Amino acid sequence: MLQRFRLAYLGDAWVNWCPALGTVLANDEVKDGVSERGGHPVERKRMPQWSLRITAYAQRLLDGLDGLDWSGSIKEAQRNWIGRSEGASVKFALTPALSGGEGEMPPTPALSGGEGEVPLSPNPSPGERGTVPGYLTADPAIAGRLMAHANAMRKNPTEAEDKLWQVIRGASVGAKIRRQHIIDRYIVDFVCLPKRLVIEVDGDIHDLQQEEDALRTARLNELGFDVVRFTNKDVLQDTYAVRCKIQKVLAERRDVTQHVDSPPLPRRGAGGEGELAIEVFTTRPDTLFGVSFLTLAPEHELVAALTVPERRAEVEAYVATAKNRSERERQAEVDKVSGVFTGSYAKHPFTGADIPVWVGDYVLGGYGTGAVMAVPGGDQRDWRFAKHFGLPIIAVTEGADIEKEADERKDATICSEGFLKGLKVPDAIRRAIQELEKIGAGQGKVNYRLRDAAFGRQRYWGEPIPIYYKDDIPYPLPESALPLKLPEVDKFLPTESGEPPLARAKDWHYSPSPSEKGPGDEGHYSPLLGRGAGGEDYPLETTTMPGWAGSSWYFLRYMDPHNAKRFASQEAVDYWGQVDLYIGGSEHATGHLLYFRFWTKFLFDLGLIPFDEPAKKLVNQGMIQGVSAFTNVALTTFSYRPGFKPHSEREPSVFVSHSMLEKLKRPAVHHELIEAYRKHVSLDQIHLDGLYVTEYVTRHVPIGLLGKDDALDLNRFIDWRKSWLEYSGEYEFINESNGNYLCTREVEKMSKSKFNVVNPDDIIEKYGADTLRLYEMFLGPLEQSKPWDTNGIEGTFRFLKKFWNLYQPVEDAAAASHIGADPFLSSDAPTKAELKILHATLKKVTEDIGNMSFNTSVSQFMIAVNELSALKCKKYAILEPLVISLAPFAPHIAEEIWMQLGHAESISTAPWPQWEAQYLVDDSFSYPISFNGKTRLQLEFPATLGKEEVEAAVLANPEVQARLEGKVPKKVIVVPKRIVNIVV
RNA sequence: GCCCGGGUGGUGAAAUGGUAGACACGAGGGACUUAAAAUCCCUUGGCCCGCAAGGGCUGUGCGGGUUCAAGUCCCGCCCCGGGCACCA
Repeated sequence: MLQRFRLAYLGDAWVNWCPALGTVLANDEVKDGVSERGGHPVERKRMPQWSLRITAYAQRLLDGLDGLDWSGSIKEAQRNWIGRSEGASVKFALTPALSGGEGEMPPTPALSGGEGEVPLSPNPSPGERGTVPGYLTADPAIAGRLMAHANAMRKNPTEAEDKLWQVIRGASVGAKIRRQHIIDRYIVDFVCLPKRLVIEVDGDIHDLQQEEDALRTARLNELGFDVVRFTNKDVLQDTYAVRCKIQKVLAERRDVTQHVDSPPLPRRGAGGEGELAIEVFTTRPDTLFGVSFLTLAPEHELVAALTVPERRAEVEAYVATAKNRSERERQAEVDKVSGVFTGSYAKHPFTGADIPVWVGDYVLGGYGTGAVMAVPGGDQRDWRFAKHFGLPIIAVTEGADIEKEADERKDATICSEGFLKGLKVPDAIRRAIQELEKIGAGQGKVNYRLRDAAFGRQRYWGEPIPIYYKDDIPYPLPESALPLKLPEVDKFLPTESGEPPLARAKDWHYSPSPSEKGPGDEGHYSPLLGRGAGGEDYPLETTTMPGWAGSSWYFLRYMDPHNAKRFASQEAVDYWGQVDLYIGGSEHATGHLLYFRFWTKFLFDLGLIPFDEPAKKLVNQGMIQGVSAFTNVALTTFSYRPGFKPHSEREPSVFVSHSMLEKLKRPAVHHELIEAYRKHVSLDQIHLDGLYVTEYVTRHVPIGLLGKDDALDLNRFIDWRKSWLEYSGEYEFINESNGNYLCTREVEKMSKSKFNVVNPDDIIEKYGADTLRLYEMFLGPLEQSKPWDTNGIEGTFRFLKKFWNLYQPVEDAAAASHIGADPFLSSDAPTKAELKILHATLKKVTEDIGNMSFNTSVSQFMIAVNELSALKCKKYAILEPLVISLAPFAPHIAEEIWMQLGHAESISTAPWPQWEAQYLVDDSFSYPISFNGKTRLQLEFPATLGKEEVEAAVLANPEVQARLEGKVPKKVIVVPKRIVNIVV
């Protein structure tokens, strides 16, 4: 299904490969260039990977955000991640190398019209240029005419052409395919230029012109192309099989652009232009006349082809270093400019000037086209590169000081020579795109940072991917062979040769029965029954799906979990619809929560669900963090002592207590250190005056090993060190003056790997689950992260006890009239004050639940309980609704009380009590009286008093008069039932 | 560098532009108790005056502004947390 919609494909992807673990790691499993677990080195490696084309949904994922009631930070993170930028793609035609000698700088390109070797009008026609940029394999003589024709054909493909195009477009078959491409004087249906393969889909008409076709094939062969032909029928019947054949043929062919010395395409036409072009993406096509060089990413496919022989060694060395450098190194050296000239030049699409082509690692292979047009006058990175290598810097905007820095203002006026001169940036961008499109050298383009999502994992625990391989070509299992279940394996580990764990399974094969040959046919899969009767037996995919495969749609499955026919019935998805409220951590902002939306959109497109966003509202709960503890192991100058042989001498691990850390780092005689060493190393080996700590290695310690006052329990620590870390070298502790060893503490994410997990079981054991639940709510706003700290838990525990006591007998209340089964509550009519407390609480709690402000609800309950206790209220009419409102906060105790009140049904079925405004009105209001905004006294007035009456009453008050000292107030502001402010 | 959040007592925090610190923890004092636990009462932002009742000043990261009135709104900074980042 996914493949039919071109949503899943087997392509090459850069992965974090960890040779020691034999697995591919996710980005967040790699820390500082080594695996998070075990600290093994990780390298970037290109591997065939199943990928999902989430990029096809980039725009919709972006647009969809506007209609979602999700937290701003998540939306923003997703916008950043998708990274939409608008601009243009521009093609720079390649010219044959104009290389000078080794190390020589390229000549300054002449960029202003008139000075160049070829005087050009600002908008040359293809005829005038003598070539057609971008369609470089065409015979220029008739290129113009053919191009119009090719465009028309592209817009109006035959059914077969269109079907095939949909499954081979882009680089989905392993290399870039173009359609209706002009080669020489022919328009071929499809071509893969780097692999020199032409793909033709012949309609019925071809039967009548076989002679013509033979000529055409011969000419293409002469130019270095091979031709594969399919008929309309082939394609229409089984597009997928055709695609697989193409993929296979391509896989066997050499990529001519990968080798400098492979025969170049035969060049035709005047001007000697090359057949290829460098395509760049730019958000600033308005700066086109400021281009002074192009920069390719080191991994760009044309680097090798463009390198002139004299520079080959230099370029290859540079590319090799750049590739081997880890991400981390590359980021650490952001300030360092590096690059190398290829020796080749490209043609400026408008001026025709020669633009030198460089390689630089400031250009990223994975973004855009992996190549940039460098405008040092308008882009700071280009500027630094140009400065560093002495390349020309052309001012592109008025008022720019290009000696100092690039001018990146987007409200400037263009000043570089050419038709954009004098235009404001936004206008110039539009104009530049228009002109590029006119000459076919580019077009407006939207680029996304979002990459396709790797969908294979070298793990056991994941859904197996229902794909089998026949002659190394992947085919989907027929639906009858589904579901595919995980096989049994002896160990959940990669094989010795580094294959994923599923490769350990015996009979991990697909065996169709004899009548079931070929993809798409019905067949049944029986890995455990052995081969099918046909004796054929195809290996199954061994990678498994990532966690987000399941997490993207389980909410749908939950709607109808036992449905054997579909993920969920139409009725179920129609009934349940979107998730109303999703509460989740912000750490999933750009992973799960994006895939989750993507998956939903795809299912919507298939017409399987009636909504294209999974969750209407999303709130991030804050993370409860842990307070980690670390030991600090000293690395001292001892280790660096001349002649010291590590391991041959027993250097102890010296654990240094927290407050001693700084002291021991100063070069001085540290008796503590010397003592620690003396026991293990003979003294004369230590240079007494030079023993100090050069740095500390920090290691997490289970917080359970900390005792009172955070002192580390040394015996348990040593045991733990032996059993858990399997390490039992010599050790010494340098303690505080009171003999305690103190750890360094730090707030971090709570995580098993950090040994800072607090188990709620202990809390529940001591206080009960309701207390824990209530305390977590009471801690503060839901969205806020904070370290787990049980200091305040007594407060919620006391509250629950008081709440419980409300429903228990008081000694002198035995005579009260009773109601229901509860022996302690009275049926007396509640007082005004009691009703006010109840309804104020119901109001606050009802509103707070809507706002998810649970901490303030808990406060309100505490106030209610305090006040009702003070009133000794035992009235059923008050306490019954109150316990219902507490039920969502403390369900166990509420249920218990509910039963005690004589109810048979659960409290969760009781209707939510409604608050009534009538009980909340006050008869009087105590006005704060302020002078010039400063509150001085309180005066109580009936609530019915109007503005003027309050003002008169306030001014008549003797205390107010005394404060006025006879002065007449300038102004008196009365806000009814709020405040009175007297301006003097 | 860019984009989001934040910054209020010893602590967690509350506050439609309208009495800053509700509620709770902790701390101090007291009651009950042989004692402990539990429970209850009082005090608790800082500084100052007063024997006291009480009163004054000051105070929500810093500096300005708007307003009768600013933790809250506006402008400019500083700091902390998170996200993105040689993204063309």
